[in-house]
Amino acid sequence: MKTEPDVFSFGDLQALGTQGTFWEGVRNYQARNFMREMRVGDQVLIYHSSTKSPAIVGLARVIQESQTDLSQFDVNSPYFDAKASPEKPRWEGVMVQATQALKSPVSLQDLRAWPGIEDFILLRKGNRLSVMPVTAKVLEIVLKHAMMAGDE
DNA sequence: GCCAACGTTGGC
DNA sequence: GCCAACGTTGGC
Repeated sequence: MKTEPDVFSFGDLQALGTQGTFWEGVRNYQARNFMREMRVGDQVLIYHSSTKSPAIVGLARVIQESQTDLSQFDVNSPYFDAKASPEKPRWEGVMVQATQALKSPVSLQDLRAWPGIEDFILLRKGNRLSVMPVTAKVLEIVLKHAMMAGDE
């Protein structure tokens, strides 16, 4: 899951502790559909985008499955969607909780340099998905390079 | 700040 | 249903 650290960082998520947070504001159907497939307990990689060194910075966990994103109905929210209504909601989100920060963030540059993860959606040119699936293989490589493969 | 790539919108 | 125009994302 991507987030802009200026808006909401992994540190912000950590600060919320075990209560976690509702992952609001996803406004892309493909990303929404990926969230629908998430299950409680699923591991999540948190990626900082639109920053000086884009990188996977921490791990999180799904604590509640997909439900309606109420911010779509809130005219005061930056995520307000005039075409959505409580009768016909468009957007959803999951609840996530931080588990731990990576000892060393895995930068986009690092990711591009490693063999075996060329098919990672994150690395695709022009990729704009804010939520995407990660294969077990990619997860393993990322954790290994973050030097915490034994922590889970 | 630039710009390539993408998703969405809306006219036809 | 097509597709040009537009707005947004996000790396650089």
